[in-house]
Amino acid sequence: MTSTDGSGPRPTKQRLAVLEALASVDDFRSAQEVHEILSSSGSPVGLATVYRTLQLYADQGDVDVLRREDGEAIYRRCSETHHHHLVCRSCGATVEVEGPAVERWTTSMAAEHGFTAVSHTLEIFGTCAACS
Amino acid sequence: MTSTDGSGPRPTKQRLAVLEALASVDDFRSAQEVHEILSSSGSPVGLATVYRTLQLYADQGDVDVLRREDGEAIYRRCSETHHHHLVCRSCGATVEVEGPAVERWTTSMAAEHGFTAVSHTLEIFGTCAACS
DNA sequence: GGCCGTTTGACAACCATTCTCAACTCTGAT
DNA sequence: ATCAGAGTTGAGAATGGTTGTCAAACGGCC
Repeated sequence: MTSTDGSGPRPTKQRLAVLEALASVDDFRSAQEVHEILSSSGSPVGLATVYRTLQLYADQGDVDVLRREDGEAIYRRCSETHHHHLVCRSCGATVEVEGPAVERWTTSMAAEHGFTAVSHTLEIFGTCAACS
Repeated sequence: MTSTDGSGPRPTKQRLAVLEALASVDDFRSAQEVHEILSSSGSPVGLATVYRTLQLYADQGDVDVLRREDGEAIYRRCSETHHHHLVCRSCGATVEVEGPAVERWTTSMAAEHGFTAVSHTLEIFGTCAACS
């Protein structure tokens, strides 16, 4: 796994390009979309590499992953603290929100039922002020 | 289509079989799993039909749909009141939980940012006591 | 019984994602 | 600089869930 051996993953050209592409938009994008962005911006990166890179950074917590309603995975570069998203159904605008109370609630709820290794997903969808 | 024309979908043998299969387990099951349950219980139903049926009832709100972490859609016959799920990653055991505080939090958070027509998803995944 | 719209099921098509593997690229040591 | 070896890449194939196709089967209804 090469997890904590000091060397860590190499910041290659391709990986930086993927991060940069994600940074250049501030919405959630699918791997396919990131791949297109890269192709049309003159620094094409193989699709498999895009997937690997997104997964890599997602595992490290450097990008957030969530699922569209049709199941496609979408990625976004986010702040490091744990948070959730308020997403506009119409234009895709995203607001990061924090809810310590929610974190506490999920944790205690899980503990109460004997669950361990707990993770949770919480997303809020709606229509933003500009779109309504 | 055929939404409110009085006739509605026909309660065919296959559709009832799908609902029954879902009722016979009280976990979330994927379409593929439902298909297997039906096959091995002596009332085989085509895979495409299982998908269509689950979608049909999901649209009607008779079954809940959510996504596993790998994106696969899973279905369950649920109580009608709004609630969330605590799901075991390993065996699929499910606990329905309610959290009025969470409902209030999401609502106020959305309002604060001018979002309307709000919905939300909240699922907790973990390893249950029996599986850990 | 026969007509007609609905439903079914076997199979192909789709599409996101992962796998394979040979070629390539860093990094560190000689 | 050169070499070796581990890490990384990319093209294409393989995988697997899901949806589309379409002819055959079914269920009411006259």
